[in-house]
Amino acid sequence: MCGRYVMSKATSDLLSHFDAKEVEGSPPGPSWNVAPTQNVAIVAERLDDGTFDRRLLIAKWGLVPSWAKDAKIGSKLINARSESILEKPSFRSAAVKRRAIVPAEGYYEWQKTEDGKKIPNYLFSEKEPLLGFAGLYEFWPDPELPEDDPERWLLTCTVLTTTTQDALGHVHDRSPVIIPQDRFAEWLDPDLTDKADVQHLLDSLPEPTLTPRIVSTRVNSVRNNGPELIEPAE
DNA sequence: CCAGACGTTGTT
DNA sequence: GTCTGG
DNA sequence: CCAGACGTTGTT
DNA sequence: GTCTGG
Repeated sequence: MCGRYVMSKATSDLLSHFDAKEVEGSPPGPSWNVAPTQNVAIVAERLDDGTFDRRLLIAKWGLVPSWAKDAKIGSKLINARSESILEKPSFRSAAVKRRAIVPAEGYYEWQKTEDGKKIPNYLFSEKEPLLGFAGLYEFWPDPELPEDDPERWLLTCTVLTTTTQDALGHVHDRSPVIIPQDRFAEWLDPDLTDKADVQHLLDSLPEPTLTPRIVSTRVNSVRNNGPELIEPAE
């Protein structure tokens, strides 16, 4: 799955790599330990003056459906199964109207051993310095706040998952969906609103080639951060 | 009709 | 055991 | 995802 | 919001 990742690049690097025009909001600082409920940068096509602009948005990780009574549900919706997003009430509207790319350099996965221990692995691409996770985003109106309060709308997001390819199956059986750079436009295309087309696009994505590296258990605590977290364990 | 759910992961 | 916080 | 809390009353 | 269960 994907419950912790690395995103240490500068905003300018993200803008150029994802071909985005502008930033909306305040990007979080560099982190080698991005955790659910934190603010993260995402890339999406947003309507502005009748035309679409590709922008960097800042969203809280953990999707809150627009109809939710309580934002707490977001902490359970940090991932969405790509096989079923077109059917699930929590994700289907975002799946056809609010797809996004979540920039990441790599992610962590905890491998369970026979004796019940959890070994953190860092998974990354040796060829690509930046990955794009397939994501969805949603706006939630906080009913506690007045209609004209600019704080009223909470922007949240989730990362799609799929079955893991055999080569990495020993680490974990689910992993994030990764969009290759040459298919960013297709995934973000606002005109792609047909359920079947979205599902077919997901089904057509290639398996990424990632390298697993066992790292220190320091990554377990979200209070720890820094480039040392992705170094090979002793 | 209204009430209640709406999710993923891993583990049992 | 289960929920919340990060 | 993992870590850490998990409670009330009254007083400072 | 929208679907399922009763």
